Amino acid sequence: MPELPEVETIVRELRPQLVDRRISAVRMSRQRLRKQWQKSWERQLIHHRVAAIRRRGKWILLDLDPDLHLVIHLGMTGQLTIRPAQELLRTHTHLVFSLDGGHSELRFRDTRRFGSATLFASGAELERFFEEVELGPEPFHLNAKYWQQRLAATRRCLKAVLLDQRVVAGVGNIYADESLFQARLHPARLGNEVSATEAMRLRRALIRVLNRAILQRGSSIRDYVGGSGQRGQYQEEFRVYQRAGQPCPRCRKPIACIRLAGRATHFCARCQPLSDSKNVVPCI
DNA sequence: ATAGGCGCCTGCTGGC
DNA sequence: TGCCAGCAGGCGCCTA
Repeated sequence: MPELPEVETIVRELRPQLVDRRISAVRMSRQRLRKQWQKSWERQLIHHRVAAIRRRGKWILLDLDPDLHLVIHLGMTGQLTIRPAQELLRTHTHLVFSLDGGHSELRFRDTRRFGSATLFASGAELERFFEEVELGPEPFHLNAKYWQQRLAATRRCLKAVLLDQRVVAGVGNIYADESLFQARLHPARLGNEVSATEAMRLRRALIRVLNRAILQRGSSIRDYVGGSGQRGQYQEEFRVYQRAGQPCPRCRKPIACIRLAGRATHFCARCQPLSDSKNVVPCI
């Protein structure tokens, strides 16, 4: 499931292969993605040069000359890779962008089709889109005051706040759990009941975990591969995620798994204490 | 404001 | 071995 570190890895790996190249053809599958791909976008893209590829939260942005913006979200199972044109198309490949010589292709593959690809005809349209979805700041640019205020202003639990893309962009289930463990904060703690010190601890942990995961080129649980089709390594460093019942790496108490904010949530009940007892539904 | 539920979607897993 | 329910979860939408 691509979250910020996976998307960042893909963007970094695609950049040298994609920038300065022109799209010479576009093909699509019959199956629709989360947002319907418009046939007219294909004509708009052809002959245009990729000026830059960047990431915003979990979104991948391809900026094309003069002012076209292809915005891709990988959902749960999306893959974006450059492959030689002669390589057989794998099942669930939904979009294929031929690159200038026609020898290679940018391919968007998504088994479960929770992903999307959209074209914006100007930078203004692109900006409007991010305003509409109210995408929050990048974790690395989380202003201390902003972060404290967002936490203080909500009675939602920390897990739910971390997953909210409007508060902070790019965090998904894996890195929410890993950051809360690193910060020694129980995922069910309420935003407005967290001290300023604890809020800063969480911010620091989040940044540390994300940076480490980027260094390891993301986590490959099943589908995820980087822009060159290579798997990530961070799953080897999971402290709590998907480790229910296994000993806590810090205190040896078995890792717990509960359902929170509609998600499986992993933590150590000893290292991440919850002062007041709460009704939490065990899972597994 | 916030929680919870559903639907989208496929592949894998566990129980029988 | 086969079948099927249940689960995984990002996101948008709806209702309470």
